Amino acid sequence: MAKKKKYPFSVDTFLSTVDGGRTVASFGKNQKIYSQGERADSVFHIQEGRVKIYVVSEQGKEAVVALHGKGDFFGEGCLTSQPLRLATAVAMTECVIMRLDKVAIVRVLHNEPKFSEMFLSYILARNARVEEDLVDQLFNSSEKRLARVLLLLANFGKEGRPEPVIAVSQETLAEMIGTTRSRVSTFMNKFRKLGFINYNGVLEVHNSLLNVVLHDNPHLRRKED
Amino acid sequence: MAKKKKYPFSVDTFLSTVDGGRTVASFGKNQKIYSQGERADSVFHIQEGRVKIYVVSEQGKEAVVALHGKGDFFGEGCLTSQPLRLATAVAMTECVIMRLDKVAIVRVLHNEPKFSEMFLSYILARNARVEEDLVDQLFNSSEKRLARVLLLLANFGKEGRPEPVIAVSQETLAEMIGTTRSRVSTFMNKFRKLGFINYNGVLEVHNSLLNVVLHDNPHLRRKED
DNA sequence: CGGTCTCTGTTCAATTTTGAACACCGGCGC
DNA sequence: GCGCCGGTGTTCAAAATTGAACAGAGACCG
Repeated sequence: MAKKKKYPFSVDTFLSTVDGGRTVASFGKNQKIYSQGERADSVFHIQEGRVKIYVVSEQGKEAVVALHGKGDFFGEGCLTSQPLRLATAVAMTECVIMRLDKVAIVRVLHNEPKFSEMFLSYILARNARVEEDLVDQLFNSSEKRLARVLLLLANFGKEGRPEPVIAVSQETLAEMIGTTRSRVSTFMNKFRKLGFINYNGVLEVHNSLLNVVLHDNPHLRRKED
Repeated sequence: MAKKKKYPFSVDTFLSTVDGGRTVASFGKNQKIYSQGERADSVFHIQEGRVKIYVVSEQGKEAVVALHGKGDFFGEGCLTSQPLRLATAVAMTECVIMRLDKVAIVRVLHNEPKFSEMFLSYILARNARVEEDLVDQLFNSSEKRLARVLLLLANFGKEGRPEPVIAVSQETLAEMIGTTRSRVSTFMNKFRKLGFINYNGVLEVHNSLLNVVLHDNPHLRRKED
């Protein structure tokens, strides 16, 4: 719902013609792309793979702010006057990622109104998504929040051909919705027993899981059956 | 920290020269500017006053997504392909607000690279702020979250001369941090007893309240003294 | 003045959530 | 085979949070 990616083709076109300040690199699974606190002087664009953005608190707790996939930008916080990374970006899978120097992308934004329009669209869509996450957090119980991220994961990259559901550990899920792993484990099992999801190794999310998110379905609140 | 408002003067300049699709109106306290579900075809810019943005859930709960002040934009969600308002905007004080038709602001964004650059900056800053809110929600207890919003309210509009701290009801505070009013009341009194805030009618927030937000100050966890 | 309204302070039982612990895989390297 | 490790299922007491209720304070109105 959030990410429209109306012009992925054109974005690639523009980016591939930028000369100077542009590099493309591969990252292995779990490899860090940048870390919280480092100097922030570049924006990244995912060509292939999945990236997790997370923040570590002073107490050592982690919170996952976002997952990104093909066609997404990240690290754009440096375009404001923010000099340091506020989060850590790590590759969840093998990734191919383009890195754009801040000065380079600022130049493109300046010289290519078409690109700058697309970029603004992209950022506005991202904004809407983060606001949704915030509202979800303010409104819903952890059970509903888990149901929601599972549905979102299932629809991840829905635009192209339906990619397989990403493998995400319960630990990460817990960090995404702000709860504990034991809690995630319990709910996952509940959802499975109720036939809303399925997993032996690969995760399948059925649309019936929507029942958990929508309305306060009373018969779901019955203790295990 | 989030809102830099580097170019408020220039933004006003640009906006005031837009011809067509631009109107300025006043709103009384508690008057709605737009409502969740209405068609979204305009962006607003605050000339004077304060505005609250909130969402109502299916269960009738409310969540405050943001408070905005002089110089802020809101309603910019319509610039993506989102056709309906996802939230309600209401004037918290007497307000003077400029309304820009979607087509008008799209035209300005298109024709005035300088403005479009500022607008992008603004949106990026807003983005950072919402992400901070989300992380805060994922990490912290309601006590810390309350401390944080109080500090943010105190620094609201810090850029110009220090405006008085906005009067915000405990109910609204509760909706901002996702908890109950009774909880807010309890914490407010605790903070007052500890000398972190002060209020007889007007709210004063001392910087010492930072002690609540930073570190898990053990001696604060002693039950009331 | 009495009535109504909004906002606040306070209490408390019921419920949700945490955090830590322990056991159980299944893969991997050696 | 064996030990190790990351991910999972499960339990439970302690702690945080909810939600509803009641009372008081002050503002406003007729």
